[in-house]
Amino acid sequence: MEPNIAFISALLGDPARSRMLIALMGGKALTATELALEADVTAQTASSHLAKLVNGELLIVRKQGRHKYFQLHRADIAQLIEQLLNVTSNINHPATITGPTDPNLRKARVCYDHLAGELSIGLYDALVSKGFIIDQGFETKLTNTGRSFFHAQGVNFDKLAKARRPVCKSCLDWSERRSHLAGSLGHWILEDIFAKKWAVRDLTSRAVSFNSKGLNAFARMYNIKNII
Amino acid sequence: MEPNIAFISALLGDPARSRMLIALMGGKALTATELALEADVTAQTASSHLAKLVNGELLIVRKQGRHKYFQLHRADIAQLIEQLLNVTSNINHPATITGPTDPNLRKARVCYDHLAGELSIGLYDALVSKGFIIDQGFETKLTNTGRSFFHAQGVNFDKLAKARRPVCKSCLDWSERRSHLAGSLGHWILEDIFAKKWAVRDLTSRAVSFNSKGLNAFARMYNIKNII
DNA sequence: TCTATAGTTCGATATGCATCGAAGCATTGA
DNA sequence: TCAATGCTTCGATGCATATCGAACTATAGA
Repeated sequence: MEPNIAFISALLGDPARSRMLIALMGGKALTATELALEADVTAQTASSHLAKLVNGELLIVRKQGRHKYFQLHRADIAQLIEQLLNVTSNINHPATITGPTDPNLRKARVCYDHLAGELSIGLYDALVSKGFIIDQGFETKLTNTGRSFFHAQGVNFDKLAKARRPVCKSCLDWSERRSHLAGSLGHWILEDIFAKKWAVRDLTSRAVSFNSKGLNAFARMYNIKNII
Repeated sequence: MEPNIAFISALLGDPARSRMLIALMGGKALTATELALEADVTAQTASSHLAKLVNGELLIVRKQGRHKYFQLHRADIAQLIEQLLNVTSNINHPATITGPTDPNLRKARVCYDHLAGELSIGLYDALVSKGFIIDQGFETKLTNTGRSFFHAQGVNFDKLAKARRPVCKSCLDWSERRSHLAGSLGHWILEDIFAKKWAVRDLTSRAVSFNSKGLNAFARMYNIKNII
């Protein structure tokens, strides 16, 4: 019968953990290292705290490559923290600058074998609004119209299907903290960009540099708006 | 800067203290000895806890003779605890029934200083359907017709306006997961129910027990349907 | 392959704090 | 005045846990 509000409160009651949770109030997923910096503790300590928060179901975690992205578990957790902030009348959450500082990297870069950065978000949104893909939260699905579209662009789906990896996959973007397109289709799109010489890969960093003609052509092909 | 939410949460994070605070959710002021019994600790331990809670401004204390009466400091403290109960019931038994198991508590109980439970939900819906209040998600507003109605029932709005707390406020119900009416108007309604002897407050729990005449009169006054 | 980075586990340390016994105030009622 | 009750302070004890160094696994990128 005893609803253990004490247990939940104790989780919130540690300064390092509360700093992490407040940092996550922005809604963006943050990595363990970022949260360690935010809480001003070492990675080991942060790992221990994060394990407790996940175990206490205050956070959910998505593993992606060698990163772990943490987010508040549900909206009511955010509401609880909001209420706490309200009671303490402490309304300053210092916004953390996430991801790379290099503007070129923020704009477009390679993520393993597909496109990441602002342009990849624009691409993703455009594909969704055209009805080519469906965002289902943790999963992304290619629709029939999407399949037709990419087939017309020269994608050989039989060949893609042979590879073990999924054709269509969402990937949490490092700088934007939004889903972008991964999978073998994401790979095809990036290779297609290079093949058409719309962009070149930077030799020293992961940045992808579009030329002006290429950027326009890219935007036209996928009907991407708000290209700066 | 320093997240005071950790300080407040740590206060709530001790089992003995959280038991005391939940006991005070009934809205009644309790003495140190009563709270010690409630928390199942000795008088010395309770004294230490209560000093911390008063110092942290979660409680206020009134000395009366050789007794000390403790109460929740403000309504937002009660709301914080309600939200905590809400979150813990989401987490602990996601499959089972949420909130209190006691059917009397589910039916009607005191939430700090206003009515909670099934009947409060029925009241809220009735007020909305009559156009007396407007539910705006996070806010609840009293309409002009609502103001006229309650004025006719004897509510002194000039007096209510003097208090710092809002007249009309929504409060998320622990067992029902729906908004019910809080604020000074919610307080007036509960006091009105007691004044008209439609219900009595249980001495040991937060339950509010309506007698059959009172329940009918209550339903008639506010035009509440589906009273079981 | 190899190197750098992300994150975890383990062990040791230290600190905080809840708890209660005993003693001390404070107030009431006789 | 005295005894009874309500509450607090002090001191000792013991447990929980936050912290970090060092060593470990896993992944990315070259």
